[in-house]
Order: sequence, then structure tokens, then C-alpha cells
Amino acid sequence: MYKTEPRKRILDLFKEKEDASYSSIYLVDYFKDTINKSTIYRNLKSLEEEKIIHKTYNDQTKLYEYQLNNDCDHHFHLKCSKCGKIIHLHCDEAESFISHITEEHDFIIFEEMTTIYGVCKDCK
Amino acid sequence: MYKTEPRKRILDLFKEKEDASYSSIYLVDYFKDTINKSTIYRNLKSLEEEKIIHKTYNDQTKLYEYQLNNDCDHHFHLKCSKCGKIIHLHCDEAESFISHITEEHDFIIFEEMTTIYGVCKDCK
DNA sequence: AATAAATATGCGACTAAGTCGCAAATTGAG
DNA sequence: CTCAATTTGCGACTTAGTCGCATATTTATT
Repeated sequence: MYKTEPRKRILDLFKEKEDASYSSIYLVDYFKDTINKSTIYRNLKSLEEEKIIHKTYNDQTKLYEYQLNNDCDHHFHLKCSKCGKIIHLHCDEAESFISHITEEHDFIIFEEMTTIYGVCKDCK
Repeated sequence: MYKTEPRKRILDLFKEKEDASYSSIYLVDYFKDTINKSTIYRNLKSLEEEKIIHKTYNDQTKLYEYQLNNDCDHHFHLKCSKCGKIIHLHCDEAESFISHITEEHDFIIFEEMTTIYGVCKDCK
């Protein structure tokens, strides 16, 4: 993976505000004068494959955000629908809920694909 | 709301297999010789507004399914990423997980917006 | 049953997100 | 510095979904 200028600039934006999340449309527009559309899409794809950024789903829109820790495969994310903040849920209750679903409902949850939506304490 | 032929045929498909879910693309193709694309989209929209069908999200794809009971606002949905089946999760463990998040994490969950992804017992 | 108003459909044109192939440019290894 | 590998930019294309409008269908009224 070459460290190219466009790639660096895209990544810099994510690093600038680590808990922000951006839609592809936003990014295409944001970089419209400096980076080509195709390049943005290709970089989002590869950055995601390398687990440097992370995709979440807010209703119909895909959003990309900087992935701070790489073990996001193993916990739920709470996402505030108002401010967009993502809370990484590490707690025993979640663990035992997941175990219950696995064992009693015979359903293997993909935590990394699942986003739990709602309103955070600052926004309610 | 007029009971038109196209609308009836679309609704019949949903009633035929009550737990199936279909993407708009599938429906457009399925009815390509009998119902116009715009008509399908318009009916999906109005059927959804009338809460006769229900929209869920599987990764990037929106899926529509027949809405059997109208209280889907108050429970989680498990969605199989392989076959697309939706399981309406009614159980005490889910309830107490939700209560825990509300009380201890100070986060109000929107169950109707949240889909828990994974693999069902038939597909694993 | 005939008519008229309300509403829905079909059609074609359009928009906008995202993809693809390819020539030119950039990167990193030796 | 050179060259192969990789990435970029560009433009053309694809495809989901929308929109306006003339025509057709449905429903209510008589």
C-alpha cells in the first residue's frame, strides 16, 4: 500500500476529529477540488479493508469513521442519532445478552455489523 | 388510498410469505412485465407510511417486509445476513439489556432503528 | 348504470451515487 | 537514478430512485 498524497489527506481528516463520521458524499464534496471521486471511493474501500477506518450505518446512509482500536469486532456500538457520537459498549450485560442470543436463540451475532441507535445522555 | 391492481399484486406478494423480505430492486425486476418501476417505488413508500410493510436494513440494502404486528417499535430485530430472515426478538434478556443501557449507560435505545445482524440457525 | 372528481399508473427523462478501464503520474525498492 | 508496481485522474458508464405529466382507473354520487 503506497503512501500517496490523496490517501494521506483523507486519513488526516479522519485523524483530525477521531470521533467524527463522514458519508462518502460528504467526502467527495469536501475534496472535490483536490481529490478525484474515484480515488476517494477506492481509498475508503482499502482503508476499510485494512481496518483503519470503520463503516457504520445511519438509516440509509453509510458513514465512515476512524477506527481507534482494532477489536471493534467484539463489541456493540451505540450511536447517537442526534450528535453522531459512537460509544463502544464494553460491559458484562452486553456479553451475557450476546451469549443468551447465541445459546438460546441459536443466532450468531456479528457485533461489527450491528449498530444500536438511540440518544446519548448529552443529547436527550 | 385506492385499491388498484398494481397495489394489490404487490401486497399479495408480501402476504404470500409473511416472513420474507424483498429489496426494491428485486421487486422492480419481479414485476418488470406487469408493473412500472415508479409505481412500485410509490407503493412501497405509501405501504410503508401506512405501516402495512416495514423497512429494515441489510448492510447497504433496504429490505421491505410485511408488517404483521405494529409494535415493532418496542423490540429488537435479528436479521440473518445470509437468508435475510428477520426474527422479532421478544425475550426478557433483551428487555433487561435495554433497561441496563437506559439506566446505567444513560442511553435511550431506538429499537425500531436497530437491527442486530448475524447468522440464523438454518444458515450457519 | 352513467358521470365526474379524486387518485394512481405508465412513460420517458432525469439525477446522483458509485464503478470501471485506461493512460499518465507517483511511489518505493534496488 | 531507474524501473516495476501501484495509484491517480478522467470520462464514460451503470443503476437505483425520482419527477412531471398525460392517460387510465377507482370510488362516490346521482
